[in-house]
Amino acid sequence: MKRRPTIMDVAAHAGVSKSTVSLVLQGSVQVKPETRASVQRAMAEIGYVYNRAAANLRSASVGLVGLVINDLRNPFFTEFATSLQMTLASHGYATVIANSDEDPALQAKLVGSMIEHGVAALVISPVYGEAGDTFDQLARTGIPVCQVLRKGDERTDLFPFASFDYAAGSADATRHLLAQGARNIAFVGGLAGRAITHERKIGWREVLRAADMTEVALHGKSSRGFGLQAADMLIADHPKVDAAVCFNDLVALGLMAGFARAGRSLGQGFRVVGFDDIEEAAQGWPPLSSVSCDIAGFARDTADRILGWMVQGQRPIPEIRSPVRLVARMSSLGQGE
Amino acid sequence: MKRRPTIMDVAAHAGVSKSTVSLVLQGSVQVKPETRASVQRAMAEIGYVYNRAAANLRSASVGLVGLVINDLRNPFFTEFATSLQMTLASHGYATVIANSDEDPALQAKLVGSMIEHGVAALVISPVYGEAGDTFDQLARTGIPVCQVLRKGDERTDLFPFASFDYAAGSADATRHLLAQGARNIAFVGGLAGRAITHERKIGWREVLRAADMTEVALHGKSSRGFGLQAADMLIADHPKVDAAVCFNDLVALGLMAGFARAGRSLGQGFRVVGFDDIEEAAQGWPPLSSVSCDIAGFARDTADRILGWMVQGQRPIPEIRSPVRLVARMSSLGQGE
DNA sequence: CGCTGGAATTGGAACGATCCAAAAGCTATG
DNA sequence: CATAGCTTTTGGATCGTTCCAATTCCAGCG
Repeated sequence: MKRRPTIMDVAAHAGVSKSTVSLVLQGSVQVKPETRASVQRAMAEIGYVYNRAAANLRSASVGLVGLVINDLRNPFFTEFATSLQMTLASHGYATVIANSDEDPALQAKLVGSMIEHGVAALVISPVYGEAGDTFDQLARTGIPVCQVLRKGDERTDLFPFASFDYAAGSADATRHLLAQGARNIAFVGGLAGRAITHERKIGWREVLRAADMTEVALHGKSSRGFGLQAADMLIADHPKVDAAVCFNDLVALGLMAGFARAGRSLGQGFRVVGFDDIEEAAQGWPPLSSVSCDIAGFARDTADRILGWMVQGQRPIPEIRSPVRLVARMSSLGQGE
Repeated sequence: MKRRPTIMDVAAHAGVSKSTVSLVLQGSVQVKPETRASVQRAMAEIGYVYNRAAANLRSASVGLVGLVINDLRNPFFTEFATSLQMTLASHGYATVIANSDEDPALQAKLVGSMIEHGVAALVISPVYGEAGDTFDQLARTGIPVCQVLRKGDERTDLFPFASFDYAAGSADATRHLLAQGARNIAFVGGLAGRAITHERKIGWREVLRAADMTEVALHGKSSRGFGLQAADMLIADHPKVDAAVCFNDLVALGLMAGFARAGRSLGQGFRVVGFDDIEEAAQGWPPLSSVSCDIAGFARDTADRILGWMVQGQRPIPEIRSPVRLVARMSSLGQGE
């Protein structure tokens, strides 16, 4: 296996010095056009490829951005990761994506590995619980770090946080269900005690309290599987519940599947609103109402914030909330009338 | 912003030479334990972080593996990417993931960027159509490249190809539907003329021909949306069709949603089998029969193959097919009897 | 023809690690 | 106590770029 050609080989082939080749690579205006052409011909002839690692040895930073996600199988995060990666790519940055799988130890290892690889910045959706000294380590390196969607460290001045305005979203969803005639609205999904669960629940609770209604909340994993179980629990233990605001679409879809399984499908007056508006929400049947989060736009904004920080040194504001929008579909509207 | 400490700073702090520090970093057995300890203390004190880029300047290769996927939003690919990334991470490699979004030009750019970043190997699920000189460029660099799930270049001796035994899977699915009493089995989904569509269809066709049955095939995008449309088309134009083998689960789910929308839900004798066995297949309602592809296992195998090639220089065999397994669920079994 | 000044090119010193041969420190031995 | 034979440690060269100061080139001018 032959060694890959270097700038020196190109220089020899073109009969110039390595410095001239370097200038050509950087598109400097002060090389004579003929020289540039001959260098470029030489590069093509010997199949030269730029060695970014060597180049960046001087300037640190390797044009890499790290992305650590707690659950990459969740379509919500996938969509985010994809959009972020594509936006960064269009600015010439490659993205190192890693899945921490909700494991703090693994997260620490991944972050360490990324720092070693010299990522220029890091975007992280942290795991819950004790992150150990992961964030301290990040603080020491001084590279730009943005927290998204979850807050793993309270020092948002160091690690600016961006997420959605979940409370407003769940309030909207609850008001919408009320307006549709629901009288007993449960909250389903989300692990108890977690920040996001709290946020997505608080809007629902406020509206219910204002309307002086009883609160039924079922907490659990944010998965389709829990939604299925929750349906049975509601049917058995809370027969008066006639609507649900779900922690996310997966739970909502599971809940609907559960009602279908129990033979209580459409047209029986049960209304569901999900959260996240994943693609499937619109395309399943019945279409699921959902609080839409424009993840792609959020990802683009995140990319811009991190780029601004990396390139121009503008530190983003510590905490930002993107607006959400309720999309009403059949699962919450007057059904099969 | 202060400079990040180097091996020299550690050496000065610990009162040894840079070479000793380097030995400690590599866990050499031939440094005295006390020396090792004092070096490690020094590293901790001044907050040293290893600079992999510099280290690998000599040995090329940066402990990065590139992964280029044509559609990262598709859960099938997400699952693959996630498992691959995690397996590689456990071997100390970071994964650069990029989404080509079915765009050959973008794919070429991404591959170029990865080569520049010095990836040690590349795993690619290529876009369809003209890849331009992307593969030639890869061949020149000589880095290990595996094609997975799709074949973008015929030179499998250079770019070994791994996928699933789709033909066997669709034959199994079709036989299963026959055994369940179906008499008119359509094939739904998959863009016409594509290799994968062909593979997933060929088993179905063979079984039908052996049973001397008419072939109805509807081709289109492999999405939920097309499944919805296909349901209407079947109901309108092919009322005798009583079962379908679908190109993938998304189409199958769309198809089921479409039948539900048209009021022909369960218990009306229509049977569906999907392909891929994504998580949702088991957890939706009704549970979807599907040809299961053990993506996680496939991803681990791929990781092992690429690691073997990178580390020990063992080039994998040119073409390999992983077995698939039919998982029969309610969507194809005797329903609501 | 010698000089000047801007444009184009070049050589050498970084960058932060690894690797290697050589040096220095240690016994243990004659 | 010199020396052989270990174990540890060390200095320099090296990887492929960029950056900077210095040099060369060349046209124009007195």
